[in-house]
Amino acid sequence: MVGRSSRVTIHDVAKAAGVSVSTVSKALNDTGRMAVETRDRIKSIAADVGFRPNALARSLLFNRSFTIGLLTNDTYGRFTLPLMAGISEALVDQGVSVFLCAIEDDPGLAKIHVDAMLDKQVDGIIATGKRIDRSLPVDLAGLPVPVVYAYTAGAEGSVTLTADDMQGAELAISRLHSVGRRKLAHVTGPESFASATERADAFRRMAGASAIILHGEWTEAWGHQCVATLFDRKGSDRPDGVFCGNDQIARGVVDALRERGIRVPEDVSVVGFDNWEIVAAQTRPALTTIDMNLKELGRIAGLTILDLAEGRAVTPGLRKLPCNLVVRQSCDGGRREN
Amino acid sequence: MVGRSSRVTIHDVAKAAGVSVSTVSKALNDTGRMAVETRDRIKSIAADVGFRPNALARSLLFNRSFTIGLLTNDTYGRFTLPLMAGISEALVDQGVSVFLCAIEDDPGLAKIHVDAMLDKQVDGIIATGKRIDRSLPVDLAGLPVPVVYAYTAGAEGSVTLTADDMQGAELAISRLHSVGRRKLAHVTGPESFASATERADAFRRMAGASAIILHGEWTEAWGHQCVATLFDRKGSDRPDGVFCGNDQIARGVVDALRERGIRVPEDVSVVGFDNWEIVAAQTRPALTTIDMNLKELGRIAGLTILDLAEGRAVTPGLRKLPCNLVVRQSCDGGRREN
DNA sequence: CTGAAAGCGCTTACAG
DNA sequence: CTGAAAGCGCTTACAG
Repeated sequence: MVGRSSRVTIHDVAKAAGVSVSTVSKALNDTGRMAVETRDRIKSIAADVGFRPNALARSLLFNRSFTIGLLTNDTYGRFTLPLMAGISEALVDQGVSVFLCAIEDDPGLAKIHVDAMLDKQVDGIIATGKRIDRSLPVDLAGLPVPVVYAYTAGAEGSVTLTADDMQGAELAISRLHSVGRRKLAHVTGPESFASATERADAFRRMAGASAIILHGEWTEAWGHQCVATLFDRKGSDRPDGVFCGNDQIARGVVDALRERGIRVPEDVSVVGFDNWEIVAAQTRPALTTIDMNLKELGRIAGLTILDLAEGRAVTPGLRKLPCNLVVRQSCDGGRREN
Repeated sequence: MVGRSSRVTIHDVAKAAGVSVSTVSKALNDTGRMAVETRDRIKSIAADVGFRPNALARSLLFNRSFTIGLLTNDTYGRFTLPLMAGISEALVDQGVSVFLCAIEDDPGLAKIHVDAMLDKQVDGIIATGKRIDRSLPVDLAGLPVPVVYAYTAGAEGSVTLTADDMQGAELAISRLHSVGRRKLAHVTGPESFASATERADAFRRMAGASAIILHGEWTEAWGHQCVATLFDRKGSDRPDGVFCGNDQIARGVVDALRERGIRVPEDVSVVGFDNWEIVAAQTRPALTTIDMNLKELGRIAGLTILDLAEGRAVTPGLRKLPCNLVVRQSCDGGRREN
């Protein structure tokens, strides 16, 4: 159906214009000196015959492919996609395209993808994952191209970007305070996750040493279960505000509270973490939550890899980008002093 | 930190081996005739110095970049990611890498990405989206590379792959029948979606003309609302089985039933559509649902674009791939004849 | 002001 | 059995 019609090259333009290929090249690239009419004539002929320079040929010359690789083991894409959107946004005007490589947790597959990208002369690689305290199953140090780590653990001395868990947690807890909640509980994921412990540390610091922290799974079911623990008892021990380690837990908490006839946000305020729309916006009431601004994180990762690819200096180290609060109904504006 | 150490080329290998570059090329590619010792010696030297051929140079020669583009307007990635996983799986052993281009619904952005991919000499483009009855905001017909459409509307005479909505719906309804449900209702998305009407048509055909079909939004809220309509009335009019147009609606239905004390699956069986884990698996009880096998669809799309890129004939037209049933608790195996 | 030549990194006829 | 030459599509000194 679609015959790989051999594409029009600079030679075709040269022939059509009756000049040499060097002249065409200079005309189109606005380099060299030539009569402005010649230049314009060549440009218009090039446009007429639909000439587009072969990027591969240029890459070979410039040692620059205008291509980067995004390596991820986050198959589900919950973190990767917003990141990818930001990267793409930052790089598209520079003419940079992105290879997406999903490697699961397979070292062999990772190596194949990395080698394929290097063979294709990517200008850099952005590594990303689903947690900030684990690295991808492949060693990216010592590669002949720059690497930026985003939302995954980076090598020693590398450039690593991540969300500021502590600051995000502080935002959540401040919010609960600002609506008058004082008896807070924190329901979150396993202690083996740095994200869980960082958020829990912030909670302990702000809510007081006696405030309850429950570590478990990152699931709705865990949120449910914790409501039984926290609320199926009498009176004044009950929390009036729950900060959840992610939106799934928060959804479980909200659902379980509703089943008990405990009103959110009138009786108890709930704040989640992640701003994962599908969960946060569909919960009844919709979740007030923390957004890690992963798209912005992606944008910065894109700009950073570009800086490195173009030889500009970038300070290595771990850079934490701020989260922000997204207000919905589960912890809305009304103050509720008891 | 990471100095773009100028990579080792075939010349370096030639020098190290004391032979010409042509000999190195032939040795490494197992072409030409030469002493097997020479070949082995060169291979081992190449390995020692870490030589990897520059894929760009080869592409220029072969007019084949071993690169394809995946164009999508499904920013959320719900459909794109499983598809991408399948594509990647099908192509990675062939050494083909995938450019992911998220174009939202912006024709300008789409054109930029398509041009960038063509400039980089992609061997083909797979177009995908979030619904099968809308096309991407860019005309992909007449491109100098083959195009395969997957889960988005294709141009006239193109190769288009999609999930078989009708067959999927039939699976769902058969399931409800097989557990003894006879008074079925169908709660689904807007009539403007081909997926909704195809599934509804199958439902009407199998459940009878009088069976209730409710068109609305693809949301949990709509599922909730429909339960009020269907169940807040007396006795025998109530459905004993609900087939939902997607998992979000099904979740709303299940939640609303539970709130009314109607047990799922004991009193009413519910089947969803999409097998979107985050929704289907977290619903209480977890959803029995239809999986569109998007990963398999991606795999076939990948193999098809490869066929086209390598000049093998592919029959054009719309190809519908079968869905399959995923059984969880919301419509489990127990028969419940009333 | 314009063009011939050399070269990016590779491969493939073609000589020897 | 091995190498010099030409060429993929482009750009950039260097002549003229």
